[in-house]
Amino acid sequence: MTNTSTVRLTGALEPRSGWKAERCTIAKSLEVVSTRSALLIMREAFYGTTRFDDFAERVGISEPVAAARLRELVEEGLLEREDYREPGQRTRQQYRLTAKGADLFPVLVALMKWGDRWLDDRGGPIELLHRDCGEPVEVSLHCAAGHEVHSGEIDVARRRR
Amino acid sequence: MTNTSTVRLTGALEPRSGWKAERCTIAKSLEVVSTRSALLIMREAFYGTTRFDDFAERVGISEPVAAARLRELVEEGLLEREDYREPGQRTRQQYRLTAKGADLFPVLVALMKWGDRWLDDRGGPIELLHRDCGEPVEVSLHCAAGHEVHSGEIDVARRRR
DNA sequence: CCGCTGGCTTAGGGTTCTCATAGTCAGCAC
DNA sequence: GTGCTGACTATGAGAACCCTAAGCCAGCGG
Repeated sequence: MTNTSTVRLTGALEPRSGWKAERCTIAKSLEVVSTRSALLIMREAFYGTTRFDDFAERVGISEPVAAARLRELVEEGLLEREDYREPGQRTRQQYRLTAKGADLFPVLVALMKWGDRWLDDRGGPIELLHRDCGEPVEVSLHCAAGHEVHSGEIDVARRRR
Repeated sequence: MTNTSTVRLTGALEPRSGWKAERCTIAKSLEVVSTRSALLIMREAFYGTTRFDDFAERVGISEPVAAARLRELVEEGLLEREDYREPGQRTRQQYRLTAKGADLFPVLVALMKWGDRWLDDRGGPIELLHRDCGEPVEVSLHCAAGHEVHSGEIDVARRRR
């Protein structure tokens, strides 16, 4: 019996032994955000944190690590560093999400939902609610025709074009 | 002007400086799968890989690393190790996805989609298609009422109960 | 111009992750 | 009983990641 959780390889991708995942974009993404500190800094950015010290304290990492990770995330274009000045205050810096960084949100939600389900006995400490209707937010896979999809119902194909 | 990509903290979670993300399930998830090799092994498991040597070669990691990571993933319950015997063959082992491991699929798809969009000039090497209808598979956030949701439209609340 | 605060950087050291190379062990094949 | 294959384990070493503690610098406040 085959495992019903695996995807089905099609066309030139079958069998798996016949190709290498050279341009794999999962691997490329992990080059950018495979560290715990990077993803937790992104979490804080979504919570609205913008200042250096706050990132270090709220993520629970040391300042040298915060500095290194923030620098990398700015270099990679997930955050941007801006100067700003409130009236009567000196110039400060803040780190803000770029479109590229904001687009990582589904990854964090997927991680959170998985942790809520499998790693916390009470289903996780916080919940996400749609502001307009107050209903809980879920992460899901669906096809362009609108059907909900699970891993066992997926064909993998080399991209045409 | 505030950043429209951040979520809105509500109730006891506002302001952010007033609480610590102690039971954060993103952090807990990362304790399990924050290494590149762990997530790429999970990728291979979804591609149908089951054997030790294949994991090492297809992920592109050394055998000692494959051994360490597979052991951890089995300990954490994402994979299970089974003996099996084909007729006339000696007993072999295989690693298969558990329900807990299979449930991680949205995380991998979210990472892949993000990489497709931001890290590959051709939109990624492979695509996922819904077997029933042939349409591309997307990862999305939606509320229980069915609305599509973005990070700027989300309220975060402490879980009741 | 002294001190304080925010935003870092430097120095030194520990643990984890990774590699390459080599070795072990069980069980068929012959 | 020798060889081969699959599934590891052992060893040693480099890189990545993280820590604590301390220092630096700019620019207000007084």
